[in-house]
Amino acid sequence: MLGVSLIPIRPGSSPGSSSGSASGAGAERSDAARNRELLLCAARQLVEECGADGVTMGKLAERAGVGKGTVFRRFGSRAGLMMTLLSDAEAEFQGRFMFGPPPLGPGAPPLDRLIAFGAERIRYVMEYGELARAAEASLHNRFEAPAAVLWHRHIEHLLRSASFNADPWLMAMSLSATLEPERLLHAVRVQHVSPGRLEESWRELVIRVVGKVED
Amino acid sequence: MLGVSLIPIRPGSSPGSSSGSASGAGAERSDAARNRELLLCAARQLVEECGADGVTMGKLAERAGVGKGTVFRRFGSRAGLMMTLLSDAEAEFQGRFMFGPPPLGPGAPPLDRLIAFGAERIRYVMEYGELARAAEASLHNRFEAPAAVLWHRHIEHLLRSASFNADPWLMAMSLSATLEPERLLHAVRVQHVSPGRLEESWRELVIRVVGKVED
DNA sequence: AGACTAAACGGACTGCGGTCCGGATATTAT
DNA sequence: ATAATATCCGGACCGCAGTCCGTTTAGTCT
Repeated sequence: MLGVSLIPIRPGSSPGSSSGSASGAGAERSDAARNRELLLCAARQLVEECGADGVTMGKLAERAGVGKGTVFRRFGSRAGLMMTLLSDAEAEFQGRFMFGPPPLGPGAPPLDRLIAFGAERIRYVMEYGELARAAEASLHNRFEAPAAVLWHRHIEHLLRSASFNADPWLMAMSLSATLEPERLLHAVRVQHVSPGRLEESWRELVIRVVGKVED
Repeated sequence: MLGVSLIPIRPGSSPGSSSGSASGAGAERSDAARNRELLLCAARQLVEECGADGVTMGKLAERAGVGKGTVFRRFGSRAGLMMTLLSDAEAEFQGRFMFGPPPLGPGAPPLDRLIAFGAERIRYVMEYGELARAAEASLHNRFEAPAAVLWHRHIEHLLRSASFNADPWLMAMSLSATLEPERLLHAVRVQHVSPGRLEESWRELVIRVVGKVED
């Protein structure tokens, strides 16, 4: 289990050889399913050829041999397309920090889990950063995206578990800000900061935030 | 003094009744100056009428009675236009935290200056948030913008002054992230967080970051 | 004044994200 | 098989940011 889309990420992620089309509200039409496959395949090709930033909705439609309208009906927007491309990796990451083994998953002290969460997130961004950035960019409400909300809540929960009592919601917002793909990628690619240094700085940050203050 | 553009923000900010056109590299041509005035005036009108997000380069050109090319030559991009509109407030803010009275300016302990910096920045965003967001949005290198670099360096300097010895550059990046207009505006407008609560959370954050850790 | 040149002008043009709606098609009921 | 219908398809269309280049004009030199 648990690989099956923990949160509703987007329509059209997993091809789903699942035979169960039991959902009452009309199953997917066969041509729609075929086009979804074509589009996802073409999208991955294009990402490999042009990079995430080089993928345009028009090129994707042409490559997949469908109309532009079809692309937008399927993914809603460019950001939606990118999220769909990320959904497998995203679901896997979510599974790991929610149900996986410690120190990332439950069982370890909250501080250790926070440190591990940041480290994993940094590695995630190093691997899928282009897509992640494209998925957030130009999304008017990037903070409302289900995945972002889940991360925020997770951090907030860990803060509370660590007896951080001063506005955990806002502190989780600050910590989330530190882990944004845009910023991390800039640090690494433009400022030539090593991922290891990012992880170390994250560790320093959360230790100081969670640790008791001396009065 | 010190109101005169502490850092090179953009061409075409202050009308400059300054008679000193001593700069060797060719002074501004009269028609260019006239158009700059027209454009800035029209831009402020449009911002008032449509809000910052409702201002398009085409509308601005039409309103000012100039060609679209002229708008882009003057401001470079939409983000450049927004920065120009912000430049006065920005320069004033810079003057305050660099040379103004404590606790924001020099003279106060670094921690107090950090707290004051965040508080002032939050108030700034509450007032000019629309413009600030528009100035950063869609700017591929928002982190390279002169103003952003200056804030970063200022925070980094205060961290060092407060004897924060573990990677002040990256910690300044994290703290800057907390103060981004996009995030702050979302917290206030969507999540209904009060500015005062933002300031308090910022205070909590910097106190914990700068304060000594207990081992 | 008149010629010369560098700068500024303006609007047509491109490429993009996103929308719309008339037409095609898969599915279901008869 | 045929008809009915909900869904899906496609590409023309829109508004926008940003570019390009032929034309105009301000400042200067003689």
